[in-house]
This record gives sequence, C-alpha cells and structure tokens, in this order.
Amino acid sequence: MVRIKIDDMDLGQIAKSGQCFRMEELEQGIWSVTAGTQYIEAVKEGEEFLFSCEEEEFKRVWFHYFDLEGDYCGYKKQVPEEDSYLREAIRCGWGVRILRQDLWEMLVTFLISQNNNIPRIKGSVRELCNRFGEEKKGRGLKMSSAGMWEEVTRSFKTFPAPDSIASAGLPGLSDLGLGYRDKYILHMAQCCSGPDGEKWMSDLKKADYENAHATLLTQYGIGKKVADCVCLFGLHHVGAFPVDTHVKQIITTYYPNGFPLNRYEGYAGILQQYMFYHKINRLAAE
DNA sequence: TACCAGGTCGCTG
DNA sequence: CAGCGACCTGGT
Repeated sequence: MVRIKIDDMDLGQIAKSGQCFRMEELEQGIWSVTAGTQYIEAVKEGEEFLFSCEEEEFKRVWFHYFDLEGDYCGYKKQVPEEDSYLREAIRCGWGVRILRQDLWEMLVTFLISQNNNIPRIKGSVRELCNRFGEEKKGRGLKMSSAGMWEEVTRSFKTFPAPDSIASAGLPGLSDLGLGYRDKYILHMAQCCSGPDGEKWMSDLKKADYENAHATLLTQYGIGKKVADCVCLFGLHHVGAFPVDTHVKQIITTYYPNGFPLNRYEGYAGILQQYMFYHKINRLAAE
C-alpha cells in the first residue's frame, strides 16, 4: 500500500467530472479505478490517500495517471476575482484533475459520448468491457475487523484491445447501446489494430496539439469536439478546450462576449473541466 | 409525449 | 464554406 498526501484532488469529483466512465465507489469511500489494463483502489484518510499498490507501481503508473506533477493550485490562481462564475465553478469542483488516460480508451469512449448522456455512456463502456475485455486480477482495499486497511484480490475487466473489437465486426457490437456510433468504433478499432495501428497511435502521442487535432479530425466519427476531448484526456494537451452543449450554454449565459481563451493559453482545458463539472453537478451537490 | 444528451455526417445552397 | 436535418436510444 502507498500512503501519500495529495492536494487539490477529490476522487468523487473526478468520477463525476465526465472525463472517465469506469471509476466507481465500491463502499464507504473506496474508489475503484480501472484504467486500460490496470486496476487500483484508493481511499482518502484525513489529509492522505491510501492506494492498493506497491511504491514502485505507484511511481511508475499512478503518480502520472492522477497527474500529480500538475500544479492545480497554480492553475486556479490564474482565474481573477472578477470572474465570479469561474471562481464559483472552481470552488465547487476544487478536487477535479485531468487524468492521463489511455489514448485508445479515450478514442472509443469519446466516440460513444457524442450526442449521448453520461449514464448511457457508462453503460455502453461497461458492456463493451464485459464482452471484449480480459478478466484480470487486481488489488483492492478492505477494512479489516480490527479497523486496519488491508489489500485484497479483486478481479476486473480490462478495456478491450483494438483487435478484439475489430474482429468482432458490427454484429459483435450490437446490444451495447452504442446506437449509430457502432460503425465509428469499428473503424477506429481497425485503424488502431496491428503494427500499423500501434504506429498510428504512437505517432499521435508524439504530435503537438495542432497536429494531433488535425489527424484526429480525419477519422470517421471524430469531429472538432471529440478530437478536443481525445487531445485533452488521452494526450494531455491541456490547452484543448472542448466545446459541447453544456459549455456552449455556459458561454452564452456567463460569457456573452466569448470565453477569454487567450488569458488561459495552453491550459484552458483545465478550466473547461471545472466549468463542466459545475454545470452537471451543481444541482446534485446541493 | 416531446425533448435532451460531453456531435458528426452528408447534403444543399 | 455555412447551414441544417437525420440519427440510435435511454432518461426525464
């Protein structure tokens, strides 16, 4: 187990921030995180977080995954007092961070996200993993009768590999609640399969934001918004600023003269997350 | 019952 | 190039 103090992070908020669709609360504050082919559980205890892995794995995988090198306090400070809307959004979603998620997983989940709602996206992703994912053993957390945290074995499903979806074909993608998005996902799976697919993705990871965005736009089913989500969540180009129906509404309501993107050059995507979180959770939170 | 959801495609002017 | 209807489907 790893015990570490982390500021500006709340797992419940991250789970409800619409960037990941497989994070869930098991019981009494135990969060399960399934990321690609990896699994971990975490709880918060006072000022510290407890993670169900060894120090080595935490440093190699999870430190990076939770973007613990990111200075969120610094980002927040850039927002001026006068912007009372964004100040309030940050106060509401103070613990949201941009996870460094798997590129392939982001391609698929944000293809699913288009013109869709979050509960249904989660259902489709879950069924996709159940059908095509690999069953693996991971480590979880459990409170012992003595009131001590201990590690337990937990089985989970990995996010399916491109070739397993590609070989399933369109018929294999039925009954997952994907609707018309099934064909986009099949195309994407074919694009990302095999050695060529590996290269396509690794080149994408090396590209800067402009080039990555342009490359993504050439893909069937990926438009401006999904491309920005993939850039932000799958490639960690935090300058990407996805504009969806919610953000559009926020801008018309609070920024009639346009959102000041210039002010937040290179990290506007971080602020977009606070805005989005506030928009979809403000009612439930009160 | 209609409308909406982390939009994009394909067609028209 | 801009505008606009169609589109799967579950939730409210």
